[in-house]
Amino acid sequence: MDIKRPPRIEDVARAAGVSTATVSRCLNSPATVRESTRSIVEEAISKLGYTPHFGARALAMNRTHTIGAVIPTMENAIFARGLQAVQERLSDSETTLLLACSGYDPDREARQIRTLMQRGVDGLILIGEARPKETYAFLQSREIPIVLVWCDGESTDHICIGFDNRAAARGMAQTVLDYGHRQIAMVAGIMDWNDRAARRVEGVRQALTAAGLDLNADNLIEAEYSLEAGALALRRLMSRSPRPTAVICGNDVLAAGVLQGARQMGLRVPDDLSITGFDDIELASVLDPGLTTVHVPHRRMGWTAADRILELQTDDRANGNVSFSTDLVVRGSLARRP
Amino acid sequence: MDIKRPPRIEDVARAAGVSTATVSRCLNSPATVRESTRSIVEEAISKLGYTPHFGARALAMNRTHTIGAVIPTMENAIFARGLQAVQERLSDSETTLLLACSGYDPDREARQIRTLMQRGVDGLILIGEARPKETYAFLQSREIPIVLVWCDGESTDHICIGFDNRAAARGMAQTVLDYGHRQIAMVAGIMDWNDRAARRVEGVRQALTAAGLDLNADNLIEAEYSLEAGALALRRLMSRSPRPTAVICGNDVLAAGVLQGARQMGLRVPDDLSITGFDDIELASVLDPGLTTVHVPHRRMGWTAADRILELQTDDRANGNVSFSTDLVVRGSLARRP
DNA sequence: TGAAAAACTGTAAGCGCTTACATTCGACGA
DNA sequence: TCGTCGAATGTAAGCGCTTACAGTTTTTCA
Repeated sequence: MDIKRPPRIEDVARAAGVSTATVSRCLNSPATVRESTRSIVEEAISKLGYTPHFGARALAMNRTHTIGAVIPTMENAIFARGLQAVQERLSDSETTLLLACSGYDPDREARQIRTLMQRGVDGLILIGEARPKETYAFLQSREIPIVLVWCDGESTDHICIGFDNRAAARGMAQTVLDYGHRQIAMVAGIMDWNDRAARRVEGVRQALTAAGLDLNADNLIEAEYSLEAGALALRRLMSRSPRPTAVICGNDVLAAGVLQGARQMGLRVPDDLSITGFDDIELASVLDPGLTTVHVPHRRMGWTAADRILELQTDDRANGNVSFSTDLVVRGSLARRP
Repeated sequence: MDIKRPPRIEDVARAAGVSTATVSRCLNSPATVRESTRSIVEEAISKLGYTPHFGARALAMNRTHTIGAVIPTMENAIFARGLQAVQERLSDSETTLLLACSGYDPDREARQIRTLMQRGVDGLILIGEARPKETYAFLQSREIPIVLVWCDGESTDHICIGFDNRAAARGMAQTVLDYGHRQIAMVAGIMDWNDRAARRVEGVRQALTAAGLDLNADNLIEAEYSLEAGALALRRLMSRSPRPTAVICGNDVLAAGVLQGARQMGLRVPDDLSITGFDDIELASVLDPGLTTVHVPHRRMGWTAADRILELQTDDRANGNVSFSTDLVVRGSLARRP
């Protein structure tokens, strides 16, 4: 009874008594077909439940209506909100997001990019600007639009939609200084191939240096972005002397880990120890005390990146970078030096 | 200089001095081509940086090496870990995950399913079993493998990889009762088209009923899965009398919201109020007090679902359901009745 | 009213790859 | 040396869609 094979454009054409070209036109440039014809075709389409074959379309048009994104990870919520925003924008334009994760590994990122390219994505959204030059060379060799997010284009000519990580971190460090802290430590993300992490460290260092303080192996620990790593880092910092009175963290996940570690060590936050984060993910507001952190405009970054990549689809004049401003969100985890 | 057009199979064939068929065979069934020929072809492939055109391949093979998944949301971490697990498994088999979000809306889910189908996914992973019968009819009409996760197949013939939400919730409620609570309220997720939320409520109700208690409009509030909604729900519950001494939540996000709300209201947890969650996302362990919750085997569900859908690719004997067991994780948010 | 212009619609040639079928090659036994 | 047979390879027909170009209808305007 049921014809298992899905209907093809030819079936629609037959049912509507027109040619396949006309059906195709109804789908792709409805304006060019007469109203009366179009409605007949549309009826046939919906009666048959026709839906164009993606591969065939991609083959004929050399366009997939898919854009790809490679993010470091989905495990923590850092990129989730931004991606959701990207998706919202894309789906308004009948475009799908193909997502891949690199696990913060540049080789893995390169492979994922290759996979996405192979699938013929029409554009690519990548996080940050630090990656091996081979990867950049590969990107150059295919001519598809690329947008980098979470960065401001300091070290690349690609279009960037993000913010100034260094300045934001500097601002945070300055605030910590303003609260009277002098024994300040930092738990940073792994800086290798992670420009965001590196710039945040630089920003903190600038502020400390300007205040006559140092940021070096004694008070800086790199840790992967996880709760455990954060907790562990704090334990190591606290075993040194002088003990820090404030810990600036490379992101909120680390800060949450440090907070957890502080609790385990019986330290009161912020009385004994102030903690700050970065990114302002939801987690930051639900912790007790709330995390003082840098608010990043996730959604606006996502929207803008999506818009930009769609624009570049048709209009390849390089539209400029966007650098959003960030806000400091002061919550309970930061207090004056004890 | 650079030939911009990516190399096609014909270029490889020419470079290797063989026919396109042979190149294709090297890629798809290397065993059927002589070792010496194959190595020549492979060399040509890597020299040219050839990579097969996805659309063309999909068209010719009617297979995309893509599996789709529709999840409710990426915003909270509930599905992230499971998805990551799915991806890990799939990428071992050169298969890509195409992800879409429904926002807990059955219509939107139907649309997303349609989009994924249209893109020719070779299989589909969906969350839960409650969806309009039109959606199920559509799924049936295309013959691609489907796997439902987070449920146990109570109300569907599709393959399910999950756990018994009702039993788990009942166990949690029983534990709360065992802690001596009698004034128990529940903040559930929206049950409409969400079998997980509904079953969890049923489970709690069963336990309460067995203990001679009721779960009804007085002590049950449905709320969307967000911190704010959780906090708000608590405020409403606390304005009633008798006030609950324990609040069982439909998931960890709601529980976190309730916890936040409790703090805002100056309630001490667990001294004045016990709170429990469900899912055991990372958030649960980082809160203070830690959230007593039901641990769900995210990763194992993900792996198993991916394996199953890959199996179904080649072997359509319906391999049975899998129902994992869940564990109760008791943390500080649950205490004896005050 | 008729010719030219404009607006539609149809024809058919690909898009790059897979694969059934045909052909060629090479080893082996007679 | 020749014929046979299996293995390796080539030929060419699609897969379902888009779109340049040609052909047809409708509209416009003198």
